Amino acid sequence: MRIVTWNVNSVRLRINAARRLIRQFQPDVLCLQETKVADEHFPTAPFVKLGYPHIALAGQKAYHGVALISRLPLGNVERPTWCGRRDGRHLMATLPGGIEVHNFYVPAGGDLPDPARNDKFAHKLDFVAEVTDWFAAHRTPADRIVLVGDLNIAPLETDVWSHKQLLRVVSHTPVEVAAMARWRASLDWVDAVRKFTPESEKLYSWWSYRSPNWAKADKGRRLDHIWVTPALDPALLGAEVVAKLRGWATPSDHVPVVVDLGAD
DNA sequence: ATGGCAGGTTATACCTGA
Repeated sequence: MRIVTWNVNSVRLRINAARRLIRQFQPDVLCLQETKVADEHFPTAPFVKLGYPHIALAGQKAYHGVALISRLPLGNVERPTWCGRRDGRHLMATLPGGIEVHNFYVPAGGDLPDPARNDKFAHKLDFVAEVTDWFAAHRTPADRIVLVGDLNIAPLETDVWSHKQLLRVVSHTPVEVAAMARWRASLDWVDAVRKFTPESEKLYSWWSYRSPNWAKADKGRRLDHIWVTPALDPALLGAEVVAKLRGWATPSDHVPVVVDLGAD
């Protein structure tokens, strides 16, 4: 079972890259974020043609939006709302065999890392806190769950190009990292990617469009994550960030993250 | 410390991204 997560930054603009990604990586489930399209305009046909007839959407016009695109039937599809907003940030579904998949697009949080003066940052912290409490209340570490998405937080010092220079930059501030640690602790989630890439190694999944030479400058951040519950830890076969997609023509600023789960 | 780019919108300026 292979699950791929990707902040596509407009699914319509990236449809050819999505086709290429699918052909190369053959995911069973593709989880997209920032689709930026209302559900009635989502380009489902290319995915159906490639063998992915099971599609769940939580989109809206222009902003945010997540999608589950699957070879396998999706059961119990839900589109939860957080912070009272139906803004296309979360889809959940159950795969055949019982694994539950969650696809998240966490609010970016704006510029100023002060919830008292920046509503977007307050929203980000509230969103993570609500989701954390939900998992703690409604699921257990014995449940078989995969959580993926653009979580918009780089937790480790090696998840950013410069820990010191990003301490006050939204995505790597101590308050966000602490919020993410609480989320991780809610079900004792395993960071699947860091299971296979040591924490001592720099690892990024996002490079700003504003850096003209992203590969050489390499000022990235690891904002895209795949977590599994302890029940699925023994099934983890591998996980990796596919950095090469940042070098494709008209790329997203995020690259996909892949996880492989064995029979369980 | 700043600015740099990309995508979308009843656009040609402004919001969002992070």
